[in-house]
Amino acid sequence: MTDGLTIGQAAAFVGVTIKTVRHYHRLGLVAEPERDGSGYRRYRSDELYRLVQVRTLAAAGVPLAEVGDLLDADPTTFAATLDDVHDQLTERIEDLTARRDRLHRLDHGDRALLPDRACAVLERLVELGFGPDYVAAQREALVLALALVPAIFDSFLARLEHSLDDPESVELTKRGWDARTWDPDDPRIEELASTLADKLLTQRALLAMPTGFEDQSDAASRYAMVNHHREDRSPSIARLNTLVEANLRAAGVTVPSQ
Amino acid sequence: MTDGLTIGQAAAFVGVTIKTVRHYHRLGLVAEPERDGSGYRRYRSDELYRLVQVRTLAAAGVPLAEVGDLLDADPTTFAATLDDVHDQLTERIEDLTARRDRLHRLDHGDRALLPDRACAVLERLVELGFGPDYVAAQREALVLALALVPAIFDSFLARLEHSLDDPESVELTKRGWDARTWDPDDPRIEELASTLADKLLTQRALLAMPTGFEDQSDAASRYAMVNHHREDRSPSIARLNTLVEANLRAAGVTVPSQ
DNA sequence: CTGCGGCCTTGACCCGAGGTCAAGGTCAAC
DNA sequence: GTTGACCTTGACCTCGGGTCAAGGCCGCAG
Repeated sequence: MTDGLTIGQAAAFVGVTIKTVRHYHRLGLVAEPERDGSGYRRYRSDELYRLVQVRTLAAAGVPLAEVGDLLDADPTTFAATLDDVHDQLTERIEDLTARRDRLHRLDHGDRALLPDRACAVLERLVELGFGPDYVAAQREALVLALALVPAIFDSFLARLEHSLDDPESVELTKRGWDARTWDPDDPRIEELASTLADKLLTQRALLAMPTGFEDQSDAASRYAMVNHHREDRSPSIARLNTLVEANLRAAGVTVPSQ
Repeated sequence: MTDGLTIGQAAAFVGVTIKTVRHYHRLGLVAEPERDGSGYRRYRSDELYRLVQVRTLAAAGVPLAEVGDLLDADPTTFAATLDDVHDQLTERIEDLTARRDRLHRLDHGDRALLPDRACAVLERLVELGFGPDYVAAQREALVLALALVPAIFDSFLARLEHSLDDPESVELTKRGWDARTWDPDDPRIEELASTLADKLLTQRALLAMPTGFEDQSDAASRYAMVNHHREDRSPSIARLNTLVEANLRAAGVTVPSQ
């Protein structure tokens, strides 16, 4: 015949922490019990019962904000609310599962941020004798393209694959990469730009924008951002790109700028 | 040849909000870009690239606190960390799924906080003519028992089921419930207590504590808390219980007290 | 009678990943 | 010159509690 349990005992009995019990009091989910002469809370079975109800619902994933209404609701509302919570939990589970799957796909070394097909292209670059710096630059460009212009990522990749099948293109690309160390005023840059533009014009079909992409309002800026990535690290490359674009425009090709 | 994107453009390009970009800056995940004359941040492709990296990992469920180290780590560490994150995500998914399943079991009207077998017993009470108040009191007692003394919940339930099979027990129980409206000094209470105790003693086997339960240090208090639930609402019932317990003790049965 | 350890009280701040609000500066267009 | 869209910083909010701090209450030991 005691006058009730202390908060520590009550918490232990229903399997929560003291802090949690006080939290429920503050949220109004469990009424404050009587206090004894020292100001200690003293719990009777009524409060214990309520505590068990709250803990059971909370453990089942019902947000505390809804537990109070739920326990005071009629059975129909009760069931409907539980259905809601059930659906929300399902949604969160599916979201987390999707994240985990994405993570799983990222989980194998180099294919960190890119799909398999893009990784294969990067490996071909290594086999073809491109240096690690060039491969790294291409990787960055591909990551950027995938994120900024996913709609044309595949055609971007196709153009790259196609040019790697052509030894002449490979040679020109290597020479273009070498240009990064040249002086920006080196006359070889203009010559190289002209050759590169001619080469590109032989594959005119590949230069066309995929349908459905042009009408995206900022498509051009996004595309330009990918094309000019890392350009600021080498003024010679920047000049080379500018000249190639000018040549292409002169030949009637639409090249996004700005 | 612009001097970079504003924060709103950069955020839109990589598919996050402005707030998120600034959040990444504050966490040191993406370096602050140069500012223009007005103090606006101006993003170049370098920062965009980094932003894409961070967003990709974050979207895959990597905690932001680990993203920074991850992007600066060697491939081995990279893979190991991703594995860790993968496992943590799996754990959270399993936890949420367990909650959802618990919720699903709670989701059917009356079987809110109790297993099916207990709900069946409550329905039998209704069929046997017990009033809603009595049924509600029994439900509370069962919920409390399930939470406080799960180890003996089954035997608790078995005792209840067994007594419902015996019409004489049912009659006595109804009479005990009627006692709640009597005066606490009514002499019929003593008489009823004696009859009830006799009845209980004919089922002595059911009174024994299940093995493995006695040695739990606070088992007795927990058990008493269930037994005396709601007693404070009727002094007559309290007196009846006390007398029954005294009778049982006199007959050599160990009854938890305090 | 005093100290010690263990329980209780309140209050304030912390986590993650940003969202929201407020007050003010900047820019381009009308 | 004014409007509306954008930018800046800063402070406070989420959810379910955990952790820390300063102090009161209790029983037991010397």
